[in-house]
Amino acid sequence: MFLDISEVAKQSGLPASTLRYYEEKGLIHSIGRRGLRRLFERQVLDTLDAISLARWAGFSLDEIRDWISPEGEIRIDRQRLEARADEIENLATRLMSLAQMVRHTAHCPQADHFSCPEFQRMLKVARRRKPARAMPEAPR
Amino acid sequence: MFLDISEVAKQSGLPASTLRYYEEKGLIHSIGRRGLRRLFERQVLDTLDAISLARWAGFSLDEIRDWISPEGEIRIDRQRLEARADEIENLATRLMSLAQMVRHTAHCPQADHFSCPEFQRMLKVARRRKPARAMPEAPR
DNA sequence: GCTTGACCTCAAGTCGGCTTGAATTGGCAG
DNA sequence: CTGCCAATTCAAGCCGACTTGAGGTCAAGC
Repeated sequence: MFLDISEVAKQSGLPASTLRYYEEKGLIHSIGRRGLRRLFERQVLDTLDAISLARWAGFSLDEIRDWISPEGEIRIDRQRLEARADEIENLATRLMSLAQMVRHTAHCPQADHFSCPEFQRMLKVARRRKPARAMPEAPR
Repeated sequence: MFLDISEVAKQSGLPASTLRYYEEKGLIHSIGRRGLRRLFERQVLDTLDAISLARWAGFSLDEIRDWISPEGEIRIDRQRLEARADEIENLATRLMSLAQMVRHTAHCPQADHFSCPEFQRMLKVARRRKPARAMPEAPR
């Protein structure tokens, strides 16, 4: 009926330490204990999936917590979602041109990058742009 | 002729503490001192711009350092650049679809996200995707 | 009833990229 | 010569999301 932490770990793919951490942060809730051991409702797997999704979309654990009721229901603020969709799209667009620029730099025949006008334009753009937010799995 | 640190800070837009940190890490080099004060060649401003650009593109300071000769010249590994361009493009593509999905979730008429088949698909995708790498300025 | 070993707690550590703070130095104006 | 003030050094702190390690507990199997 209920799942213990190792079962949840196995099925969710998250290490037990992360599950404990999430519980401590108030993102998930165990329904009780068998001895020392936490017991979780099966529903927690859905919650965990939703958390992974939201993390993927770049939301912080603190933000996500606000969407989860004590009963484990998720009620996401739709306005925030839409705003975030805009942000992501925006970022994606800028990344596309960044990729173009990086690719150009890789192929540019000039021996010195600084003598390439394209590179100069990039420098201007990069000025005052700060890398900032954790973003999804960039393959390295 | 030479610039002291406050001048470099002003012209580059980076705080002096960052410049000292960059020097400590071997990304930039001061050409000498006037008393205690570091003196930089004007060229360092170019180097700093290039660093900002590379940071924007998601490279770490350690990676960037390897591209900078002790003389402050930048010789970027073109293969790595190209590889990185692929990665960025890849990420951008995935972010685009993520934005779509997030937007759908925002508008989805189902009261409960979990009963939306689209949302279910998303959950599957998000599984085992980890947010990982610091990425450029997502506007918050 | 005893051992086993998975789970527990709590504190501390990790990583990257900086920032902050206390105590010190030293060129320059008066 | 004195005092000012900005720049210096060095160690420590910060952020988020976890992980790690030491030492403790207890249900279950023999």
